[in-house]
Amino acid sequence: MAKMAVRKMVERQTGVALWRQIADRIRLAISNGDYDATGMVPPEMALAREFGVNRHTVRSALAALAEEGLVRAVQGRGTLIERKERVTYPISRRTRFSQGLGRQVKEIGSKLLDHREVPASHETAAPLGLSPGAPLIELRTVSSGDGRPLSVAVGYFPADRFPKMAEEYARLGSVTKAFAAQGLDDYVRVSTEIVARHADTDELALLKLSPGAIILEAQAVNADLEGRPVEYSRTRFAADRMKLRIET
Amino acid sequence: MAKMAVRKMVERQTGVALWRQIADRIRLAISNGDYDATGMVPPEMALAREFGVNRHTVRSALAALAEEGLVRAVQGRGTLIERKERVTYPISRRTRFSQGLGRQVKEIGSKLLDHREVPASHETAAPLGLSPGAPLIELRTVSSGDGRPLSVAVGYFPADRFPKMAEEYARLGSVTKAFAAQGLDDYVRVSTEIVARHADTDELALLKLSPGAIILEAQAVNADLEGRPVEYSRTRFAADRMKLRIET
DNA sequence: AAAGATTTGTCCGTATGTATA
DNA sequence: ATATACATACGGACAAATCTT
Repeated sequence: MAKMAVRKMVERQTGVALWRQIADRIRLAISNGDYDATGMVPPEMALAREFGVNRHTVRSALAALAEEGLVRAVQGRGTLIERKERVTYPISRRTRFSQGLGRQVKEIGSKLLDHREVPASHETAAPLGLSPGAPLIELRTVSSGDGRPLSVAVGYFPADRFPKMAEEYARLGSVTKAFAAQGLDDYVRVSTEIVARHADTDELALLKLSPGAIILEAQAVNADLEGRPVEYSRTRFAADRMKLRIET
Repeated sequence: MAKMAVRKMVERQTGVALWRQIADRIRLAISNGDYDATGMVPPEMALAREFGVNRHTVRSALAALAEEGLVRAVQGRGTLIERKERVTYPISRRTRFSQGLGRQVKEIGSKLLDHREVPASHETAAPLGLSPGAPLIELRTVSSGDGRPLSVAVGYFPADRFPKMAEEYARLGSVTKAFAAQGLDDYVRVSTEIVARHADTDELALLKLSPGAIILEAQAVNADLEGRPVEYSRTRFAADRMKLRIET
């Protein structure tokens, strides 16, 4: 495979440092499996030629990726790839968080960050079919796969119908089980909206991301089988660790 | 409204210049409608306080947004918001590109960048259910709404079944119509995968984005009513102009 | 086993960009 | 517009670890 350097695939004076642009490109190449043949990143000099930059600039990029735990440099050998998987998260009419990831990661962690009762805002009332001011239970959770944080989510539930949502979630560690404990045996996804944007500082901290990282946000409404909304949630995924699959 | 800055909402020494981080935040706030009350961005000094930076840094950020055509600074008055909409792109079993956007933009432009016949790679053969090496027609297109580029797409079609794909698309300006002209009256979306990542230089140029911008990429397979794949496409949306809605 | 080639690690210095005051 | 501090990027030289011949 003759690797013809197309060259100059990074741009200067744009407010984004070259080393960060290059780190992003290498991270993408790793997750695409471009380096699977050797299990290693190409030598620093080769990358420097490919991107048309100095070797030191490539080193800065690789240092950032090493900091993320994505690669590990070994003197005299090269830079080994430590991790490359992108977890696929399925979205269907019967989307269940834990279930979809079950086969891809050995251990799923769900932690309840906090919870409180809040009045519905315009933003939260509309998708739930309630009037602004109606009592909601707000749950903030962070989920991880094999120890790596994958998503932070905030969920809103009608407080009059599911008064024990927080307690049951804390006890059972699953929205589906918490619903079941309160008499709701089944529910379906009625709508999902997806946007992508830069992470803010909260998200950087919770998901252990490096600045400039991208968030894939899914805003979802779940309803019972009669069509009454039971949950409005905003789940923020670390974009470089996840892929969403839509099953229609 | 008193949006008290709890702390610094931008971070230093991360490879992303402060002015660019701030530009990204303001762009997000605009598209969220945070400034709809006044139709203007807050004064430079207020923004400087909010982000904990010097006023000159905010000015650099606003200059970048003005360059994008998103805002316009008027001496003595403030910085006016010129544009703020995020177009919603619906994804369902019957996804049709032009149709979904029809109500949101007045004028849809679709331009065929180039086309060629290529042998299927491993990447393109698998979703189409073909063997690597099978002849495919590759179409690269860019689409815009009201003059603003929204997406670039590359589509792969089995060349033996749709030999005139490029000509018909060029003539009709729509994949659906090009299919119909070749005897395929109906097709459905069978799978969609979504990832988010940074734009590369090609995408920056084609979509008229500024470096560091985010791409929402949808990898889709369409099939005829017998389930035989007829198209594999990768559509790259400018993330700050689009929202994807999944209808299940 | 020894020598040479390859690859990462570290040090020097210089110029430019970013951010504050 | 000026001055200052630090981050970014480049260029070269050499050391240290590993692999190949």
